[in-house]
Amino acid sequence: MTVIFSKKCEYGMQAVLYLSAYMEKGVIRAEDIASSLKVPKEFVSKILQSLTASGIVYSKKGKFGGFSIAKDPAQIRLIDIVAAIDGLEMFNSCVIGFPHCSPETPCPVHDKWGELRTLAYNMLTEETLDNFKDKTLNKIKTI
Amino acid sequence: MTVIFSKKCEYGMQAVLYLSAYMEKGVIRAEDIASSLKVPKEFVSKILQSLTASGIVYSKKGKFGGFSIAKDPAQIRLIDIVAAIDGLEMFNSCVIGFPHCSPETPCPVHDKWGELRTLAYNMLTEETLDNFKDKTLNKIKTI
DNA sequence: ATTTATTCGGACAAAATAATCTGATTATGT
DNA sequence: ACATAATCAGATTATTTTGTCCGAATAAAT
Repeated sequence: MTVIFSKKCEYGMQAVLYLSAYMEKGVIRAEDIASSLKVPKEFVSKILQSLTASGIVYSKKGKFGGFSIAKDPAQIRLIDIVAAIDGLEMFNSCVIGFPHCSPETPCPVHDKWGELRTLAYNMLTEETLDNFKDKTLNKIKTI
Repeated sequence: MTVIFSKKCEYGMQAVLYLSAYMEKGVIRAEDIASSLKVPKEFVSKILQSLTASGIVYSKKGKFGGFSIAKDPAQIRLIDIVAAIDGLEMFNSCVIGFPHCSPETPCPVHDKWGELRTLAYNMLTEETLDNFKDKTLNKIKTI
């Protein structure tokens, strides 16, 4: 069962939180990120490649290459990572799968779910990566 | 992208809402449910079979058989359907996939997400099928 | 230049989820 | 008894998601 984000998106978030927590280290190898987070190396590497294309992550090729955060963590919102990987469709489509669910033709749970979805969207939009450095460092120790 | 529930669970919810809205019709054929909801017949039939095993749905076999709600819609909460199909794990596991995420070893977004998850859980627990009859009937017309 | 160590890109494989098919069983009406 | 029409159960297929592999390009150090 997916909680809400795809695995790609989960790993992507983890990796980006990791990179922003270790910004001062410069570029970090995919292998190190993967082993710290205990996620599949090739997979997280692929995800970081796509985040590089999105401009969220910077990559340096060749020996002593690796990945780092591409801009100030205070400028990167959680929603940006979701948008880059899973897209924002989940904030528009019906939670129980009814077609063309809208204020005009709402599904039975449209209003109740709509409130929660808005809260989730707002949270992801308000929170930027710099808010999580300490918490990320603490969590990584326990993995 | 899954919004939050699996397709199975989405179709299951739709079908159960449908059955509770048309309670007075007695048993309804899988084929009629599927064509009204525009979902795959065999698939929704399978889902209704499993909900029958869970005691949420009643089934009558043979000619003039079909499915109906097994008990008073006021006694069936949305969370019961989620629990029967997808399970409740999503309300316990980390939203960004970190292992053993708990109050002692929280992931970076543990608190923020936890609040939202509790709101969602409470909503699904408070709402029972009888609350949705009119809304379901209206929505079905538009499909 | 050559060696080494990395990202990158594409193809491939495995697993999970979604959907279909087929046949057996059950119940109803004639 | 028989024909009909439905659920039910299991096997199978299709699609999507997740994960792996390999070779090319890149960059640093010797």
